[in-house]
Amino acid sequence: MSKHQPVRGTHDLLPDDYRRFAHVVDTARDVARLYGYREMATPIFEFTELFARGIGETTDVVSKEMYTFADRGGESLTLRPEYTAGICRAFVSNGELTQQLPLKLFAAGPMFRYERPQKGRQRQFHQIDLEVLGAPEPGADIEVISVAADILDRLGILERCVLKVNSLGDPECRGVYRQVLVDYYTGHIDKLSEESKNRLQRNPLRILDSKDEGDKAINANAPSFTDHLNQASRDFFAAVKDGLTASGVPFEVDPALVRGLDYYTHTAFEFVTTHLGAQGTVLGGGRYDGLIAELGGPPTAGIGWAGGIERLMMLCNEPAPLPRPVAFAPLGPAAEAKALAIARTLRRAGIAVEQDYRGNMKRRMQRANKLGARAVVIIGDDELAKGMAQLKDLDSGAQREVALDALVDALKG
RNA sequence: GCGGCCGUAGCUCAGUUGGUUAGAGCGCCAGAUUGUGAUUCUGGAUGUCGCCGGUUCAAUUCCGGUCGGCCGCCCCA
Repeated sequence: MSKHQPVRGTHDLLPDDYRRFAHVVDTARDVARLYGYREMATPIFEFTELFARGIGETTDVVSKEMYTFADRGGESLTLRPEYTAGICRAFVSNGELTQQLPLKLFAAGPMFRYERPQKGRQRQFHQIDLEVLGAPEPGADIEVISVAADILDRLGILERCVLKVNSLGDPECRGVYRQVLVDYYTGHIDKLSEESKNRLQRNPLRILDSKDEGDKAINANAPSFTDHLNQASRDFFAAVKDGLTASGVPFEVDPALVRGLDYYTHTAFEFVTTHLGAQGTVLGGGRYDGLIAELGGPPTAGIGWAGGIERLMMLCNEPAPLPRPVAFAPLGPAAEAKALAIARTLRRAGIAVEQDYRGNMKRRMQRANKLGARAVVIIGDDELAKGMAQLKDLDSGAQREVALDALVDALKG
């Protein structure tokens, strides 16, 4: 048993699971297309350097969660832990893309993070991803969030989610605020939780979100980012909020919303749910105006998000059932041969046909029933001689004789 | 990375206060007259009781380790 176990934190997607998986991706792709986003893909692994520089050396993702290995040539490579860095790298690598601004992209695929698995948290997981490059305007933020809301709506889970938004300001006021926070918490360092003492070095904004009761008390009087946003950041955030309201996308401002990737600026947002335990974030993202320049590309604004497909699947309603097939029950070699030809004709007419490979009448009927077939086409020597088939409706049990060349019409209606 | 819970047939689970052949429901397989499913009836098979080791006359049951899942923290999708 144990040697047949999949690697920790990985899962097989069996056909029934995969249908729901594909439903999420298909729905997202359809909605993205409605907004003019084009799908693309980047490699699953990149040079380690890309993620280290892009996401930030001190982030948890980079410092302890990456699948990094040396290839046979000695290059340090990393299985992508998120999509944005790879897409930005592709933007820098492919000059033609810089002439298509604003560039609107959709992508989906597997991501890898070495974490302790839980429900909704795997080591290989999958994301849908949306990015707009080259649009510094708040309109892009509004649009990107609106696409997300529409996808969640189409999946039937929007009402089980809350959209939280926040502004992380621009680098200028964020640096100022960060220092103000560090000063404040340093003054209370003896009462801070161990966890938060660590955060003070790496990401002090994160302390605002602490679940520790002692930290919460200190947070009550902590200086707020809202008071430290500069005018440009304030205006930008206001425009985003107004746009969301105008679009009819409900949201809550959450001043404690901080994202764990260093590249975010201005808008940060998450769709969260209370239905998935500790893994409440279903889709999240933000603006990253400095990332592409940081990677050595032309200074280009960016905004986007990623959604966890497995998490979305868990919230989703069952996708629409597949169209029910027609099954064949040919009896004898002559009928089997004839059935092959008829089945192809039916399929060319768009009718799904299931063909079993063996068995008598009883077995064929049982298989048909198990496959969820709506009807069975029965052809034996008698029928063959007359150029007819017995057509049995499996729901009503009714059976009638139909000419072989009339089957398409009989099954289409 | 930290703390905790759990691991018995394909699935959901019961059970053994350590002791001959480990159970149920669902599902699966086979029959109920030769070319008719689903429904009903009858019968059948489920299994290294996660894996390795220890204690014991004896372990699926106790202990340790390990692998995996789950819950909370952390982090995030």
